[in-house]
Amino acid sequence: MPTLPVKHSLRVPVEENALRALIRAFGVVDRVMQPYFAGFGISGAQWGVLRQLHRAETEGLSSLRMTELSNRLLVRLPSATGVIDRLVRDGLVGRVTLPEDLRVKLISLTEMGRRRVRDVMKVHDLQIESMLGGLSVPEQNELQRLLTRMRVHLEKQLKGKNSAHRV
Amino acid sequence: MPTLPVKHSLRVPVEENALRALIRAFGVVDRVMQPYFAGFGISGAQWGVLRQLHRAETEGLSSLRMTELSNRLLVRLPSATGVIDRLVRDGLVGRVTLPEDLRVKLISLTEMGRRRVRDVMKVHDLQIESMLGGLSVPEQNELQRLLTRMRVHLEKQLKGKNSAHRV
DNA sequence: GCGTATTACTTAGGGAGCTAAGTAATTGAC
DNA sequence: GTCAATTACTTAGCTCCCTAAGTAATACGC
Repeated sequence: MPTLPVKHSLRVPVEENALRALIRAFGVVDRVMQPYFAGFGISGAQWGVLRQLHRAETEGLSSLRMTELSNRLLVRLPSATGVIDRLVRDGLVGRVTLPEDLRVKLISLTEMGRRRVRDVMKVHDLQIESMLGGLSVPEQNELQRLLTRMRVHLEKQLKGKNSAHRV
Repeated sequence: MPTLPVKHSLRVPVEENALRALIRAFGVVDRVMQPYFAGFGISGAQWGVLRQLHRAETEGLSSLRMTELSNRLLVRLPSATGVIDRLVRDGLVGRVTLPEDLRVKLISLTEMGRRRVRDVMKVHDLQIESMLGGLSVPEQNELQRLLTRMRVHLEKQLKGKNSAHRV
């Protein structure tokens, strides 16, 4: 049990809270994921793109436009442009202009990209299981529930701010 | 709103796990913290430095060396160098060479830096409370417990890998 | 004491995120 | 039909993270 900030005489530093725990946990997750993906010759962000494109294919879409991609990845358009640039350079995705609307770029997996997705997927579930291995399944579910609740709460705060700006 | 793919009947994607919940929650935390700190003219990473230096002062240390700082911040030395460069440029911290060992740089708060810390601290607890407001206090404690347990588990994995490399 | 190792830090270079400011292409108002 | 607004995306420029390769300064072995 996490002997909580029993604040007797000396005050415990304020920073010992769930927020800092979240930030620190993410840091370690990141440090584990990075070398894992590097083993496949990609980055975490690149995997995000490959996964979304693969998912789109299972939905019957052979490509996604930049805006759709950046929405699914939860990053801004310029960030998506950068990741796609590098994936195109590495030959894992293709980028072509939509003939009916020359402003639109369609991003799709190359055969090499599809192979890369398959390689990762072969071991991906195991990797995730191993990373979550410190928690029992009920604990994992509880963690997910709490994190989701927290995220929803924060998204509300974010929305409030944004709409205020846009008035 | 980007009306997300409501998938009922169809199988839940493997990616719906605690790990993804953690990554997404962090993303939103980051998006809330960044504008918050920007309101004080600093970044999250810069706040990390200022906080550590302030904390050192309360421990009786008027300065920290780069290695100590990068350890406390949980980032590598070159990352610390970059953050400190910008803090020095902005006049919030000072960087001087230790006369007894010319390899060592000592980082300390300037008066302006100390003022900035005070400004943030005035509202910081409230900000954190508000961000955690979606969860009850017992939930916050449970979240912190689960995250810490997960982090410790992952740190063990990380250690294993590293020592293997160094053999 | 001299040369090698180690230590402390910085520089170089790359990926990823952001905002703000372009650039085309398309839509739409009149 | 023409010109302004909007849309889709890219570029520029910033922070922050990383690893690998410097550069000094100090420590150590003999």
